[in-house]
Amino acid sequence: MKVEEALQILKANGYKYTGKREEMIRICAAEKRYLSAKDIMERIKEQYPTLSFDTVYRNISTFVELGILEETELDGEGRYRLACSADGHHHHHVICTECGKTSSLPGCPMNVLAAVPDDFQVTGHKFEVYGTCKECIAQSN
Amino acid sequence: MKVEEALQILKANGYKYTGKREEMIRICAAEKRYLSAKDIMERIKEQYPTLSFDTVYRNISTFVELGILEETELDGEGRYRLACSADGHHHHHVICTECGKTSSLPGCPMNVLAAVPDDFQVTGHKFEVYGTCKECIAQSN
DNA sequence: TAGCAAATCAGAACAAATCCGATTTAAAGG
DNA sequence: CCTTTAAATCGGATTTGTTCTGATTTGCTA
Repeated sequence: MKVEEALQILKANGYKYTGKREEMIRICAAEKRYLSAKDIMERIKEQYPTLSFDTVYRNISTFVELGILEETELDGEGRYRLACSADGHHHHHVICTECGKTSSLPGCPMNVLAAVPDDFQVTGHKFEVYGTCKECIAQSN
Repeated sequence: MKVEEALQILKANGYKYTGKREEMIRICAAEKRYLSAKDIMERIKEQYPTLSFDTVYRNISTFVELGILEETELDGEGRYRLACSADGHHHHHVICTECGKTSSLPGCPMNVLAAVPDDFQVTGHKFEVYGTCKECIAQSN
């Protein structure tokens, strides 16, 4: 997803344009990596030093609802990255548990799953492979 | 996994036997369901009304380390269930997001995954299907 | 450009989880 | 058995990530 596309989605859903929102999206767009709320805060403070964490958290959850950001959880804290599944076809990621860096995996296990027990009404799924990326391995030596 | 087996593992790893630990394991063994720390607390209070949450949390993480409990996360809080992958072959679950109830899925996506990008050293994976179980659907009508 | 709803601020409040020093207890050895 | 000791537990304070609240500011539209 591109920054412009994300802003488009916001507008289309009746949300106002603000520089802070754009900057948040830019920050996420800048890296193929899951960022924590804290990470985003730190980076945005260069440009908006007084920004409150309420704003960051509230915007993040708006973005997640609108499908602009994808969400996961590492070490008990929420992590976010610009949605990319929306772009082409649905897929999943390998995630570096050190730095949040991601890489795409082909396909989705739901496609090859023979059957889900029929006493469950399925609402979603999560498939994530965890590991350590080359950079983080190098760094720890 | 059976309660006795779990106690066995504790002993084998040099942990002491305590009634509280046994009761915690019994509580988890009683249901094919993910329980929160709070759930376990509530249930154990019938027998040990003074139990502190420190004890519950510390024992839970010991159990997770030893592979007695499996861990996941729902609504920002840790959920636990007696390990069953250890029993037979490795597998995954459908999880009811309302009540934590689980049902097994056949197979594991890692087996059919063509390739993981080689700049990642894989350390683990998670595959969970989320949904609402029959009972919870009925209850919400 | 006035008015309004949405967005933001600042800090209080919250909930899950962890830490701490003091006390109790399981279990191994005499 | 009794003693000893390290592990386990207690109770409460603390930390951390996140959400709420009420006042203020800011985009947008008419």
